[in-house]
Amino acid sequence: MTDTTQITPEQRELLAQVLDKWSLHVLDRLCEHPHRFNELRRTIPSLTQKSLTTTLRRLERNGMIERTMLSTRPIAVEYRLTPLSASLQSLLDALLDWSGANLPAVRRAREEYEAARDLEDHGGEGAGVAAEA
Amino acid sequence: MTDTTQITPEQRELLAQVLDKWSLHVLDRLCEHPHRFNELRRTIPSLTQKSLTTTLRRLERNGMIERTMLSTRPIAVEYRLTPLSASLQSLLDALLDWSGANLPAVRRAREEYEAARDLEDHGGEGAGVAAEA
DNA sequence: CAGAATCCCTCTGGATACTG
DNA sequence: CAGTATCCAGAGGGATTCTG
Repeated sequence: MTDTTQITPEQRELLAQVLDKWSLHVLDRLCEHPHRFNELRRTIPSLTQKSLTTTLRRLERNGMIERTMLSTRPIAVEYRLTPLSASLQSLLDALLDWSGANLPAVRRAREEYEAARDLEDHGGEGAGVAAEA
Repeated sequence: MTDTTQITPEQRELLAQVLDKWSLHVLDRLCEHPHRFNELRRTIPSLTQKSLTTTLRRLERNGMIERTMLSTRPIAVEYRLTPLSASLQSLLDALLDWSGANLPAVRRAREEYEAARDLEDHGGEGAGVAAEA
């Protein structure tokens, strides 16, 4: 049979972890330059400290970011991209571009969808104003 | 200041929905040719009927797939890509390629990570032999 | 065939408090 | 500063049953 692309569960898992809601955001920030923990927290509104920690750990585990502890007085920690994540950067940029460019189209699609659902729910049942032929 | 790319919550949401675990898989299948419901179900192991339904509805709502009901004897339903999702296809392919190509590197990174964690946990604390009893 | 509905349980994610 | 620990509500996902 030889399907062209057989996605393995491993690939699915990896992509899910790398492309997840916050991971994308974090990677996008780190593309610019290394960031510290609270720096990331501040630049990504509505990302809680807990979720940030989880996200960072997972990215680190997958070799997508590197964590460096500077043993200064109040401890400082820096997160930076790795070659692995750098190899993904252009893809991520493209994704962000795509999402930005197609948001209007998606918004329209959503309105149509809701409209269609409303018709089904209210429209069809009582023998009524069945509109266009 | 002038941040290069400011990700909006809306973009985050959209990408999260389109790039989610099963959505990716479904879109990848539909790239080849339109599929029927159970056809998708069969070709994607470990995807349950409920999750498939959810995924399909969400993709449809976002204008990424089109649902067509054929009023044949036992009802038939076909799902196909839309221009919107087609515009994303090359990106998705690239992502799958990337994940396939870099899985080995990621596996290595994970082993290193676990190894480092083991050292921290067992290695540093008790003076050497730290035998219980 | 293509789902909708139900039950049930896990796991995520927020809020809060504490620490080296 | 950079987290860990705890509690707790709520969404999500699996298994099962029912239907046009």
